[in-house]
Amino acid sequence: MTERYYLTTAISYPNGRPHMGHAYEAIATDALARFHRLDGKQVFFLTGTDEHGLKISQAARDAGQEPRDYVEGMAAHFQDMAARLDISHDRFVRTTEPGHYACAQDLWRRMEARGDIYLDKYEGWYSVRDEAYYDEKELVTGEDGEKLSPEGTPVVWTVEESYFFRLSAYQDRLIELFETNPDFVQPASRRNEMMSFVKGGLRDLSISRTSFDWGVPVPDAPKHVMYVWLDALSNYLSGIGYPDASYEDWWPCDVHVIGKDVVRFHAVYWPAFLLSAGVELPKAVFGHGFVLWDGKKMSKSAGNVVDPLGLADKYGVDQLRYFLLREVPFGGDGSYSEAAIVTRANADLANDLGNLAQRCLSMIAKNCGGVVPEPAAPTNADKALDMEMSGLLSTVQKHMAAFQIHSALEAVWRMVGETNAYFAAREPWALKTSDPEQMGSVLYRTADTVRQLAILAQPAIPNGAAKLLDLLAVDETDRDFAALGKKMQPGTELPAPAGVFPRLEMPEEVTA
RNA sequence: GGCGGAGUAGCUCAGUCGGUUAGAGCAGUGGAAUCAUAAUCCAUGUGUCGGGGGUUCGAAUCCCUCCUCCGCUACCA
Repeated sequence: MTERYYLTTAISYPNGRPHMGHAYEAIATDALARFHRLDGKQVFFLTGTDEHGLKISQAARDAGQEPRDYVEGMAAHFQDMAARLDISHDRFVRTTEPGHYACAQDLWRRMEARGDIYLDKYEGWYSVRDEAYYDEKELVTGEDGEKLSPEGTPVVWTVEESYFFRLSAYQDRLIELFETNPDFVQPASRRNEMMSFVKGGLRDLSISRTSFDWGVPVPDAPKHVMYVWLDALSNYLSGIGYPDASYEDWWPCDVHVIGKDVVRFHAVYWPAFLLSAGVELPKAVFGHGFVLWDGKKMSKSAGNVVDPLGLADKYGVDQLRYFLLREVPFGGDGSYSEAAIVTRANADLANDLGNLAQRCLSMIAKNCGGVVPEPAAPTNADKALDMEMSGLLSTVQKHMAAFQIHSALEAVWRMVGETNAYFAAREPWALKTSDPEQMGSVLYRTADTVRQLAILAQPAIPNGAAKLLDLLAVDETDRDFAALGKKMQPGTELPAPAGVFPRLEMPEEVTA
């Protein structure tokens, strides 16, 4: 049976348009999903939107809409983003789906049956105007010494009935989880943080609200809606059919790819919920970093909010994807700018890979009648090229298994460089007159190496890689990793060569 | 405050269970080549490896200390 691989992004909170953070997470997870498909696994890639909660109902109210109508429009923006960035998800789950309600409520009942849910009082500083609780240390003092919310609105000490989850009972099991399965939370720095957080002691968690009603109703307690995280996290199960037993086709999840800001919810609360509900735990949680615009956080006030789709339109989807995946070490923070995207895309895509394909293919077109030439007996240089190329897959697999997407791409592009060096050293343009047979052989070997490089580059640059494979007349069914060793057939007719990665213009210097 | 991480070439970073002349990419400089998207190839770095002290035959790599930056420190997602 084919090995299965289930991976997810976090679901997006659609109280605004998609931003670069959403795009980055989707692209990175997509690269992983595509990699595993090409590597022969059956993959299920889930993404979606988290459509409940106070902020959504507020945003809807501001927009003069009902929450349900509001999220309808907002979810469409996220689906559109996924489509335009070539995200290959298998399903887009929305927490407002009836099936999701059934899932979250089933989990709740199981946790309740375990004896982990009890009714108590939630106390805190509540702002009626904001419809939100604030922590003591978040409060500011007004002119008359009264306590105010960070928004400057009055707060009152409020006691609200709430259901609680016995998170405290799971402290030991979580520590054991982190110890016996050190890869559960990645990167390691995040695991250490979670370990120290859990070791610091866990308090029970309030998991229902009565202060707003835009959420999943608590079973048999109509005044209560579920705490947003219990609702949101259960998408990973509802997205694959839970509570229907078919969910076991994919569960347990291989990895939840998430932002570093939500690691705690995924690495502590989620496993605790699942342990309580008696559902298997996911295998890993990976917290990626943030991408910063020119090293700064984006904010509307600073006027530096960048629309990822605008960048994709301007520079190309592959270019944007490649830049983010190659330039940002996965798991760490990174920064981006238009100049950096252009520099990276030109150097690696246009100059190195694109031009390599072009110089080789145009020689074949002009000197070999547009037909794949015949390889001669390998020279030492040919053998060296083959040797390096044949070792590349395992290097890429090793990096991808460790979520080192940037390292995998670095390795592929090192080979692109080797191939350019090979081409230059063998000088097929000189062989044209001195030894036409050898010229054909060099062109054949270069073309076949480009074929393999394009196959390996597909997770990052699906469009450009596909175009390269088209130019090499590679059959649609011969584009996965299993086909890497399937050499090109001499005599195959090739289409007319065409540039795949255009050279990008450096943007005009904009003085801020 | 507590715990943890980081500070290496102009830029982005790799490298530390101590050991030959500290590396890569980009940028710069020189050369070659001219098949190709003015792309490619080759050569080229007098870097206080954050400051100071210590251990050692020997430290970017270990210990102490100081400076700077960052992350986590629970119920907004």
